Amino acid sequence: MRSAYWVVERVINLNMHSIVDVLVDGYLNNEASCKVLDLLLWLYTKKLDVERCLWVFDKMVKNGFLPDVKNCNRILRILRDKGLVGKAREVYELMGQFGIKPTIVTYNTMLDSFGKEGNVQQAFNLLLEMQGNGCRPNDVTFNTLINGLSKKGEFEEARGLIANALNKGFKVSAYTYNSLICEYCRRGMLVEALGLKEEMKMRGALPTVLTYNAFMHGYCKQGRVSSARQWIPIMLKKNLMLDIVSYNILIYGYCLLGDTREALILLSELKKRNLKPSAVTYNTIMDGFSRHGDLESARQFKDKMIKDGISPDIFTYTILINGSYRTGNIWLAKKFYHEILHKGLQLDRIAYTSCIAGELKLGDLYAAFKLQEEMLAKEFPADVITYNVFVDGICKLGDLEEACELLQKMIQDGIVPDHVTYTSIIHAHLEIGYLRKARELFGEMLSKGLSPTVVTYTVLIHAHAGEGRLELAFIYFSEMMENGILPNVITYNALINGLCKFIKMDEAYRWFSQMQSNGILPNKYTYTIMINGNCDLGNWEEALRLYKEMLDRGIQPDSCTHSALFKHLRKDYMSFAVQELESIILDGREKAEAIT
DNA sequence: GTAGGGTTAG
Repeated sequence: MRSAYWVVERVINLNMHSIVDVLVDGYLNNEASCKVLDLLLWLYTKKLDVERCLWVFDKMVKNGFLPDVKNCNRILRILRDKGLVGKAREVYELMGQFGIKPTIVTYNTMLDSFGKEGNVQQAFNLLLEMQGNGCRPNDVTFNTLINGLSKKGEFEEARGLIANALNKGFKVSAYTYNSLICEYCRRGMLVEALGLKEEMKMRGALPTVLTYNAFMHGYCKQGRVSSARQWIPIMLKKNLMLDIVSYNILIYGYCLLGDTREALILLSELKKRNLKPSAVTYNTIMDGFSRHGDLESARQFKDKMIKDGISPDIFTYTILINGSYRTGNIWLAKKFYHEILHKGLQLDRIAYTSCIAGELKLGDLYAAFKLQEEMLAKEFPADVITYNVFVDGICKLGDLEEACELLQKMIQDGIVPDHVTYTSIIHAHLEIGYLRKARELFGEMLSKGLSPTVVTYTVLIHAHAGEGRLELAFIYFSEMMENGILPNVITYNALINGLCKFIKMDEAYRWFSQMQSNGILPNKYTYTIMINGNCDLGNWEEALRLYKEMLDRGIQPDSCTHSALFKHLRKDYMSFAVQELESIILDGREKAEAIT
């Protein structure tokens, strides 16, 4: 058989794929043909050549040759990994039709496919079918189902299955817990994740690098890289080494905070440890640069990536296109778009949506619709996000009527508007002063069972406070708290803005300190609002005190801050004011220098 | 297991 393997491998390498037809036509005796065909199939699965796998599989079953179930399982695994669940289902059905008896591996692979697709119901149906066929679930079956449930956020059910598995005497492992911990961390539910880690320990399941990466990811997402790093010594103590994913996660954490310098330090550190940066590493850093206004460094990083032997992928280009639109450089965005096509890369759903959002931001509705047609032609029908991009884009272009029509079309297309859709529409109504209508829409949103987020509440608070409807703004604020949604700095700014505008300075100061006792630091917007309010009242001293305070806290003022400070000054005071500011700034710098 | 698309403030 070894020599047969060698021969078939040569045949494939010589591109003599038509050997399949020869074999199927029965030139050899059936048993020999079948063996060789199986060998071919195996080699195609090793090459991850889905097309040819399916082609041989199909030829075989339709000509009375039954492929080895192990090869069928290999095909199912490839289809699962490529997300081709529909094809996997077809193969599975053909297996049944032609009498290839599924093994536990077949079932587990299919269950995993369904779970990855988010179709837990179908997974459970298959579980019943499997048991009906006398195949008993094993620990992998349990872990797979737990994985599927976790992905959907059905945590209670997932935990129930763990209990179930334990009851049945199965051993639980990191595979059982990692998926749940990952999902908890991804959703910011760190307390739950930590609790599960304790349970894991209690049951004797050892955490893996993946477990720790999940935690680091959870902390990084919340902007807490230092907390994330505290896991490193714990890992090392257990003889677990940081892998490239760990580094990518930490790099991502620093990039989120805008600290690309620290991200680059990690990049050189991982290289020193003989880890190879991946496309993810480069893309993450590029996105960090781009989001913090340094598109030029992002572009240079793309060249660096190529020099280091990694080809830019669709992520890379999406990041660069987003950055180009962000800086209003439509020409550059187009250049990257054409580069994608030129390199033979395919735009995916996200790349298209980015382009559409960019065109809308620049006001080119026509270009946006054209891209959507192109998307449709490539069999990416609009999803809820595409619609949201259009709805919000059209709102921002000032055509609320058209946006509402689009909302109707969306529903007709069978896409259910979500909290973002409603927040955009509500925001648009608020912007033009239709507060009542906005409140109605908010009610409609609630009645559809959609959960408002901090953004929804913040736009409502902002508009109501800004129009002097402070009592309503406070109602929204407390409603939000009651629903367990935490206000952020923008929410507080919206409230403080209304209070300042309607000269309730005492209350504004109360909220200003309350936000800080709740652990939310004022930013340059907060200070600008407060400075503006004081300047309007002629409290020049207080405005300057605030200005100094923000500098002391390392918060950079911008032109809005300055125009708020200057707005009531007559021209002849201007030069005095500039002097005064300069002395503050100089004073601040000296302090900073004294520290460093 | 890690990276890219949608909603908020002066």
